[in-house]
Amino acid sequence: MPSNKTTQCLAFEHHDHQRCQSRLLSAAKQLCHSQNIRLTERREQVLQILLQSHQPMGAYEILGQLNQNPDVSMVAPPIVYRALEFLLSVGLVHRIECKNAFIGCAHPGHASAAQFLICKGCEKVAELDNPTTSLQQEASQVGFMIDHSVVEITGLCAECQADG
Amino acid sequence: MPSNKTTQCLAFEHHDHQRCQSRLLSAAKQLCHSQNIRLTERREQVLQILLQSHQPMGAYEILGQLNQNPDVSMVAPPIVYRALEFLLSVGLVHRIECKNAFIGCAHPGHASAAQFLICKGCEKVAELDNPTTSLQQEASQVGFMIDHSVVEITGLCAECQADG
DNA sequence: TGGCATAATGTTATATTATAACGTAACTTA
DNA sequence: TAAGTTACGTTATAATATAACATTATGCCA
Ligand SMILES: [Zn+2]
Ligand SMILES: [Zn+2]
Ligand SMILES: [Zn+2]
Ligand SMILES: [Zn+2]
Repeated sequence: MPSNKTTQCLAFEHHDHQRCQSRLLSAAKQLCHSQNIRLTERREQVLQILLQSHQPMGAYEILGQLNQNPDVSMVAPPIVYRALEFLLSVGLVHRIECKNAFIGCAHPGHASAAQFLICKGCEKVAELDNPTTSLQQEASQVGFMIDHSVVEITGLCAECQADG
Repeated sequence: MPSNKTTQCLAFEHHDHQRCQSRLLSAAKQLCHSQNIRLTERREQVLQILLQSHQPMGAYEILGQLNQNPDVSMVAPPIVYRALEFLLSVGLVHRIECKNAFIGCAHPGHASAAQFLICKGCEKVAELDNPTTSLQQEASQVGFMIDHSVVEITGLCAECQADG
């Protein structure tokens, strides 16, 4: 199934992930530079770890990867959580609430509320960036002022359905 | 703003919550009876605690309330988590992922995927039970088979906006 | 350039949320 | 009542997250 503007479900499709990864890293650098905010080495390390795959990672999993390098001294949880806090605030990373995990943003710079499809089979997560208009309508109908929205759909991607 | 079939935002409106509470408890009892599943004393205790308000509660907060009664011996976390597991499985309680908290279902028996409006001001949560058709369409367009959906909208309810 | 303010990182300890593992009691049904 | 099953109780520990404070790096201005 080819990717298109409507669906943007690249995560579940076979693709050149090296390219995917480096494109997102470049975009991140550019975004930070243009906004004059600092993508420090630590922050970039954490982002790179998250961009390795389309599977979300827990904070301690990221911590583990940081500490895999025996040359440098071990770091503690706050290091990771602070880098994540920054990346979340800039919109380079999203939190997957139903998994207490984090994933690199697939559409950096797109301000619209993200929605996620989470496959229980391959554990990959696809990020959609459609405006959630029907929800916004619903909310405004009752006078509710939206600040942030979490939309996480769990199920099976096409490939995992085929695999049984 | 009056409640209506479209919006069902009772939680943010002034209402007779005593009535609200007892109605939901009755519904729960009836639902369990009709499905021949056991709403034991513990499970009912936990449900009643959750039905006290429209604010979600953490598991340890529930635990605290259970242990407030000095007549009976203290209980430990698994007691609460197991009661919650049951209530979640039956659909009498929902989990608010973005708060790691739990809330009594406002529409017991309605099978459709719930959506929540979460006010940052009063911390109340309103449950909508509209079918999330646009999301389902989106998902099916990319061949994704939905199992469970989490829709949690954070913001300010009408009253909290008015309060400044 | 040196000194100051701020931002980022590092470190230690601890809070909060959740589950594993195993034993006991209660209910069900034959 | 015996056997099987479900629910409850208890202890210990895992997994996730943050508070508090010390240190280092960066940016800015005199
Ligand atoms: Zn990729
Ligand atoms: Zn899959
Ligand atoms: Zn009520
Ligand atoms: Zn409110």
